[in-house]
Amino acid sequence: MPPGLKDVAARAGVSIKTVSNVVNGYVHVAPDTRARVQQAIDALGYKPNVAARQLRSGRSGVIALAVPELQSPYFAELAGRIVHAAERRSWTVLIDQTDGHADRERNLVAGLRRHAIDGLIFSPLALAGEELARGGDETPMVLLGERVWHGPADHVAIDNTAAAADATRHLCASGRRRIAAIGAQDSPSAVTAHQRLAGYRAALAEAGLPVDPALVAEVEMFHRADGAAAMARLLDGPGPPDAVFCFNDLLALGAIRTLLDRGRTVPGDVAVIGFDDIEDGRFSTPTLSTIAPDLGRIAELAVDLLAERLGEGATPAAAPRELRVSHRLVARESTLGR
Amino acid sequence: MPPGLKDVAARAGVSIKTVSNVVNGYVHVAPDTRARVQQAIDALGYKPNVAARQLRSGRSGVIALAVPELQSPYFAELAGRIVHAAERRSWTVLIDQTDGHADRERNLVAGLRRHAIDGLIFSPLALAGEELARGGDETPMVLLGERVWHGPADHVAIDNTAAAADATRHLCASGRRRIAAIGAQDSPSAVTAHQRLAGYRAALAEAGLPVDPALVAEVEMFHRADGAAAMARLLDGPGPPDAVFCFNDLLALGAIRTLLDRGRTVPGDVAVIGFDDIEDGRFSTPTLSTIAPDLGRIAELAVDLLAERLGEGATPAAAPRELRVSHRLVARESTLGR
DNA sequence: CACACTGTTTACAACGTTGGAACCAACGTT
DNA sequence: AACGTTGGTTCCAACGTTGTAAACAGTGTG
Repeated sequence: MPPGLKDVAARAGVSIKTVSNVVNGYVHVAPDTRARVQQAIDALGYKPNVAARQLRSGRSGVIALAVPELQSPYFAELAGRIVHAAERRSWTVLIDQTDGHADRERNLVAGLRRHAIDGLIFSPLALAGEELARGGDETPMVLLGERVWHGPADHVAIDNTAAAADATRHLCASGRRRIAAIGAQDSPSAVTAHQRLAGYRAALAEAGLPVDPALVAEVEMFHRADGAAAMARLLDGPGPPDAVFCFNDLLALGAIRTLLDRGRTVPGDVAVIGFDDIEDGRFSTPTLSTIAPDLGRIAELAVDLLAERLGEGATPAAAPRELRVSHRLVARESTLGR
Repeated sequence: MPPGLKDVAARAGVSIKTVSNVVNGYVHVAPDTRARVQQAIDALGYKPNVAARQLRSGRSGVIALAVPELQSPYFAELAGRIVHAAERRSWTVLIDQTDGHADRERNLVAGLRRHAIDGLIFSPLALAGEELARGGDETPMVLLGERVWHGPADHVAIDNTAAAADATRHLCASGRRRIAAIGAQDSPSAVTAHQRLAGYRAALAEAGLPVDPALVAEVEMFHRADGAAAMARLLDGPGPPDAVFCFNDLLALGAIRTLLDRGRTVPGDVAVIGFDDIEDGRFSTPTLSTIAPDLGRIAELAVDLLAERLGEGATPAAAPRELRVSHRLVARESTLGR
């Protein structure tokens, strides 16, 4: 049985509340009392009971991060950054994997979590628009990634469409004419895919290139295997591409694998660019050109937004904020060659 | 203000305890009472307050997973699996990143966590041996990865030394004579590195090959960049290798990158094998031969062990168990070629 | 010397839940 | 008719903490 305030109080010969005051750094405690209490604390190895504290104060010091899957390097890196950012505020992060299942995401948004959390950082995959509106639950939420509808939650993201256009433009600039896209998705809730596709189309139009539907490959998920399969379909199709914009790096790595398997050179025969700037792309062969969102900034901002909503003089019902984070194009071997 | 048992009780016209009984599935509740209570619960959208529940019962339903870094695909995959395994027991997972810092790991072991958790799954990096002994804290802990000293904690791991020997043997079997190792580490607490090195040496001895110290490259960390740098040093050294056993896949991917950069072919000039079987290796060029630990099993066992310690009739002070998980060699292009 | 003030400490009541004992009714057994 | 048994329900007391209000001492002011 771990010691409580009571035990410390008994040992130091003071009241429970005085010990509580010392623990919480209350100012009006006589120096010698404080010392005596501190000594007792150290001697007993007292540690505050979080459950009781939370029950009393309503705060748990825990925020949840909900992502589709930790297995994807992008989300793993994101999670790592967020854990670090949260650490600076001495918050702990609870991880929820939705696996991209709509019902799981719905539960999350409805506040059907099993655990008491002070806030939620949520990167939705299956849900979009109105479905993200919150029910009774009013724990602060920060949305990551794309969102069209302006609901009652803060939101941090890069300009997806612009970034996709940048990537496509980069391919155009190297003189490619038949530029394919891998990563389109049919579902209306696949907002990310839609936006990146829109950027791709915009850039093509801008360069005076036709948008050939045969060059747009759909995928089920954003994994390497999907990229590999999609690339195979493109190569087998009529008039194969001389460049591909993949909607994320995993798709791109899969696509490159297929290209090399089939004896094509990258970027000689086909240039490839991805999206996310995961570490793999910096060491793959060839190294992968990509769009690098400012992940660190995204993590910081997300945590900051939560902090604001949770802060002392916070206006809990303040209008939701929309924060843009910068991105940059990183050109590597898969488009430039050696 | 969210509704509590009190509100539900009032609405259903029963006592608080009866509601509690319904919520907890207590058997002796009259069917119609149960129905009435359930109705009130649904109507009010009652959700139990975890803090209060934990305060009373001592259980939080949260387990912590402490890993060096989520950014490493191996740990990310592991984390994902553990989250899933925990889900089946309706536990939530709290993630702690130690960054491999010894003091952080010490805090963790000492139970200086800020949050109430029922158990801890810990994959230590900086700490080994006696340092992992627990202080006053008696929350159950399961250790992942290597451990030499038999302390008071359960432990799940593959046979590192045997696996390393398997990998090295695979290289020997293809007729390589100058087999290098990348991933050695000086620190006495780098148990994983020591064990894999031991396996490497054993396999060489078995094959009648000399152990050339010039072929053993040390690294700071197990990241791609370290692998790339180490490979460069090996190539610049006297008598470069014709095969490399890298102590994890990231090192291997970095090493391959350097080899290809320098115009060497893989596996033509140099065969490469890694360790972990991360997804990257299945799509890299060339695809990466590796040792595949049974990750899913590791995650399951770790969670099962915790569950046992937490279970009803558990013998909390039972002797720590040592569980071995199987591994297999996965030969791909980086050793076999096309 | 009464007074207000500052600084320091304490008593008490919550927070929402659950374990245990106690209670009540209905039933079957002597 | 008195008694135990069982199912169903309620009452009470915790769990460890903190906010509020109040008590207490000491100091300087009128």
